[in-house]
Amino acid sequence: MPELPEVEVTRQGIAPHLLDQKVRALIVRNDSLRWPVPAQAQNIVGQIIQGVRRRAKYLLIDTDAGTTIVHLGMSGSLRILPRNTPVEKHDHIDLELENGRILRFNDPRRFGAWLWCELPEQAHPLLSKLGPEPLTEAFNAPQLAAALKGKKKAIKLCLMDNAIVVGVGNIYANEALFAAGIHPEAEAGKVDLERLTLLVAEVKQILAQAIKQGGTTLKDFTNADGKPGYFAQKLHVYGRGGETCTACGNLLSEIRLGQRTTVFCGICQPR
DNA sequence: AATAACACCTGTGTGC
DNA sequence: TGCACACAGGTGTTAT
Repeated sequence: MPELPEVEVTRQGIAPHLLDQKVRALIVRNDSLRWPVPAQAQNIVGQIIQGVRRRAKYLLIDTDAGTTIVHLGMSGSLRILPRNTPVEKHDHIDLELENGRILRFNDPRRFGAWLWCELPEQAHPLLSKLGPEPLTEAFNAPQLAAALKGKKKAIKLCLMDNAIVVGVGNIYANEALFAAGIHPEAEAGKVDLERLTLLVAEVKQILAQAIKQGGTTLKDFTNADGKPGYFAQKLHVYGRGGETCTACGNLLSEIRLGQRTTVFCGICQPR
């Protein structure tokens, strides 16, 4: 389940292999993803890759003709491999480069996407309504407070809302709220600025740490073991419902919030 | 307008 | 051992 750190580590891993390379071919052997891979995706063929960027959990592969938008969904992965590497189950797409390498997209659960965009990306419907990047100055406590003003939803649901801040999935939402001492069901508009300041800092710290760990673990994407997976980050609450709180020893509570498992400490995260 | 629920999908783990 | 089934989760879409 790629969260933002995995997407960023993937970007860092593949970018050096793609930049300034000419695309020889795009082989779509299974176009069944979240949306069918559009025919226009072939427009990348013959182009030089000018950039490999990330916006939220979308990877953007830039050329002069347009941008390929890739989303890893729940189970997608990208690998740099030699062109003759045998195809395995759930290998959907190969982007063939002139240097004999391929960028191979594998996605068992098919929640991922491979799209083509010739518009300025701000105009693309998938990217136009996204909130600030969590690791930039644009994500800060006053901005967050303004975005949450009057919201009656649970703070955790807002933290996972891409219109408010991008890239915070279920795992890191649980962890950041624990670290900031905020009850996940707290009414978003009523969390005070002091707590939001802490929350912003924790989100940044947790994501940055995960990227750093992933970056060191997965630096070589041409390696057969280069597949991004879970980061060996210490999780304080996620997956630990019913176990003891690492801070106070209280038993951690587990509830469902927005169809997602939510774990918190009733003592450290008071209402 | 804001919020909640649903749908998509397959590998994995659990209980019978 | 085999089977049925719940669960995981991002996010666009539909319903309330």
